[in-house]
Amino acid sequence: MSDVAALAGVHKATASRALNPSTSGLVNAATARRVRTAAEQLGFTPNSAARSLRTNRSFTVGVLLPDLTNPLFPPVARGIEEVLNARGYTALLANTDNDEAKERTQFEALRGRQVDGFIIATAQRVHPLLDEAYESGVPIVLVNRCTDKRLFPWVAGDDATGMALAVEHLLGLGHRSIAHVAGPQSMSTGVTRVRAFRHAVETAGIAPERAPVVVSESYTAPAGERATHELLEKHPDTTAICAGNDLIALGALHALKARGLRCPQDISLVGFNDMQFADEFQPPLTTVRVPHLDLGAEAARLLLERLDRYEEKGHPAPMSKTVFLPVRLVVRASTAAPPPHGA
Amino acid sequence: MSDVAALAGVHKATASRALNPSTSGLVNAATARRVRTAAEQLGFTPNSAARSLRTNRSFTVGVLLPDLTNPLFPPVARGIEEVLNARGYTALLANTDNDEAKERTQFEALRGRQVDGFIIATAQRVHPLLDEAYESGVPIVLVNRCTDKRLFPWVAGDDATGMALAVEHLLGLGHRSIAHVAGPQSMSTGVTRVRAFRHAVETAGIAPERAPVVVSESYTAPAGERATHELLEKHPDTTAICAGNDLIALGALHALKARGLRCPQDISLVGFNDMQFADEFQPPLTTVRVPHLDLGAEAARLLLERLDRYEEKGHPAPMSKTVFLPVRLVVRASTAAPPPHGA
DNA sequence: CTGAAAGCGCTAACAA
DNA sequence: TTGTTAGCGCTTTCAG
Repeated sequence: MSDVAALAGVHKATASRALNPSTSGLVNAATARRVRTAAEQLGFTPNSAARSLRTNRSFTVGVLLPDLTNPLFPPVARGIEEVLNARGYTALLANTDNDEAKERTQFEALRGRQVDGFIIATAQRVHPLLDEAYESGVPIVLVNRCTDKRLFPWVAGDDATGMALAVEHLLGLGHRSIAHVAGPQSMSTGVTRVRAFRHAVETAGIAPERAPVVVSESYTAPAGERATHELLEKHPDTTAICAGNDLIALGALHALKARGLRCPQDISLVGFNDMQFADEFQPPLTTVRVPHLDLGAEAARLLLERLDRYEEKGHPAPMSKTVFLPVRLVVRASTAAPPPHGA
Repeated sequence: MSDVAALAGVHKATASRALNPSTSGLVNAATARRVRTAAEQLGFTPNSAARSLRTNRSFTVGVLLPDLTNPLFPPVARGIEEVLNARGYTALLANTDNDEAKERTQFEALRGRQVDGFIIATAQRVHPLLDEAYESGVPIVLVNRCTDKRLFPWVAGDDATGMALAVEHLLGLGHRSIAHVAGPQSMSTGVTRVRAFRHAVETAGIAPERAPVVVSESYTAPAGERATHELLEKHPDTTAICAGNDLIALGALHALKARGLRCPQDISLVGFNDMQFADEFQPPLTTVRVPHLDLGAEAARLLLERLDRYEEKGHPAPMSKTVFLPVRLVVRASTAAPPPHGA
C-alpha cells in the first residue's frame, strides 16, 4: 500500500481512504482515481489480516451445519454464500455431524478466526452452547431449526402449512388411516411437524388412534426404515405415511419394499423438503418443497442486517425476528388412492 | 494476551511462547503451565488476524469447487476439511459454477484473504488462470481434474482402470455394441475416460464402429439425456452404455425411458463415481466407485506437505506428484445380458 | 481535502 | 529461560 501511495504521490493514509469505498468520498475525485490506477498497476490486494486487526471485523461469517454430505444443506450453504459474497463477506462452513463436542470445537475455532457472526443450522431445542453464545452477545441467526428459548432471529420453511398440505392431499385421495414417521423430537422441526400433523388430522375429524405417530431417531434413511417397520408392526392398517423428511421417506420406501408392500398401490408416502433426487426415487416422491436456497439467503440477509446495526450503534438489544418461507406440495408418484380394502 | 501475561506474572512474549505449541518448548514447564491456566481463566482466544499479520500465514486454504450442490463435491470437501482441521487449518470453499469469470473473482477474493494455498477441483485442460497462478508461485493442489500442462500436484481416481472395469463387466455380460456417452472434452476426466474406453474395447477386439463415442456438453443429467438421444439416433443397435459420470447416466436413464427402452433389459448402463443416491435410481445404477472423501483428504495432505516445505525452505521447486486412488466397480441393477436379438 | 502519527494483538530477533 | 523491542499493513483520529 505504501508503494501504491508513493506511485500516486500521496500519503498511504490517503491511499487507504481512496481505496476504501466507504471513505473514498472524503478524498478528491482526481486523487482517488490516481490512487486506484496506481493500485491496479501494482496489482495491489489489501491485506485483510491487517484490516481485521485494525477494524476488529473480519468480514467473515461462521456457518455451522450438521453435514454437508446431507443433500439438504448444500443449497442453504449456497444461498448463504451468495448473499454474503455480494456484500464482501465470506462464509466459513463447518460440519458438526450432530455431535455436541464437535460443534463446540468448531464454534470455538471459528470464534478464534474472528468471525463477525454465525449462521447456525444445528440448533437443538435445548442447546447449552447457544445459551452461552447468547450471553456472549455474538450475532447469530438460526436457520431451519430453532431452540425452545427464542433467543435468536430464525429463518425456516413454513412447516405447519407444509404438513397441513401433505395431510390434505392424502385426505383428498381418500386416506383415513394416515401415520406420521416423525423426525427426532429433540429438534424443533421434529415437534413442529408432529404438532401440525396432529392438528391436521384432528381438523379432518380423524380419530387420534387412526393417525399414529412414531419417532425416527434421526433424519436418516436407516432410522426412517426402522421407525417405519415399527409403525407397520403396530398399525398394519395404515394406508398413508407422512415422513418427517425425505431421508426418512427414503427409509420408509426401503421398509415397504422389505415388507412386500407397494408404494403407492398399498401405501402412499409423502416426504418433506423436496431434496435433490427425491424425484428419482422409486417411485418419485411426493413431497413438500422447502426453498432451501432462499432459507440460506434470507438467513444471511438477517445476519447482515444485524451486523450493520451492530456496527452503527454498538450492541443493540438483539431482536428475534422469525421468518417463515412459503412451501408447496409437489405431487409425484408416491401417493395414490388407498387400496379398496384398506380404507 | 497482555492480561494473560499479567495474571501469570510474565511478559506477554513469554505468554505467547507458552501458548504456541511450536515454541512452548522454549519456556519453563512450570511457567508454561501457569500461563495456560491464566489463559483458561480469562477465556483467552488468540487473535488470528494479528497472528496472520505478523507471521504472514493465515492457516487458511482456499478450495475452488464447481458447485457444492453437485453431489460429487460435498464428500471431497469433507475429506479436505477433515485433514485440514486436524492440522489447525480452515478450508474456505468457493463455488465457481464452471464459470471462468466467477472463478477468477473467487480466486482473487481468496487471495485477498491471504489463504496459504489452494485446492482446486475446477481445472480445465487449458486454464489461463492456473497458468498465471503457477507463475505467481502460490501452493496449489489439483483434485479430480487436471490441466494439460502438468504444473501442479494432482489427486484423482484411477479413471483408466475404472473405465476398463466397466467395459470388461459389459463384455462379460455378452455385450458387443457398447457406446460411451462421454463428459466434456475440455476436462481431463472427459478425455481420460474416452481414451480408456477406446483402449478397452479395442483390446477386446471390438471394431471402433461398434463402439461409438458421443460427447455430452456438460456433466449434467439434461446434457447426458440429449447426448444419449443423439447416440441412439445414430446407433440404434447399441446394447450397452458407459456414461461419463453418474449424472450423465441419470440423463441416459431419462432418455431411455423417453424412448420406451427398458434398462437393463434393452440397454445396460454403467455410471461413473458412485455418487450419493446412485443406488436409489430406477434402476439402481451399476457404477465405478471413486473414493471422493479420500480424494479430498489426500489432496489436503499433499497441500500441507507442500506448505510445510514452503515454510522451511522458502520456495522450493514445486514437484508435480500425481496420486491415483483405486476405484472399483459396484454392480447393481442397471446392467444385464444384452437382449437376444441385439447381440 | 490530505498528512502525520498512533496503534490494533501478536511474534521473532536480540539481549540479558 | 525470560524480557525488551520492533514491526507486520492497515485505518483512524487529529492537525493542518
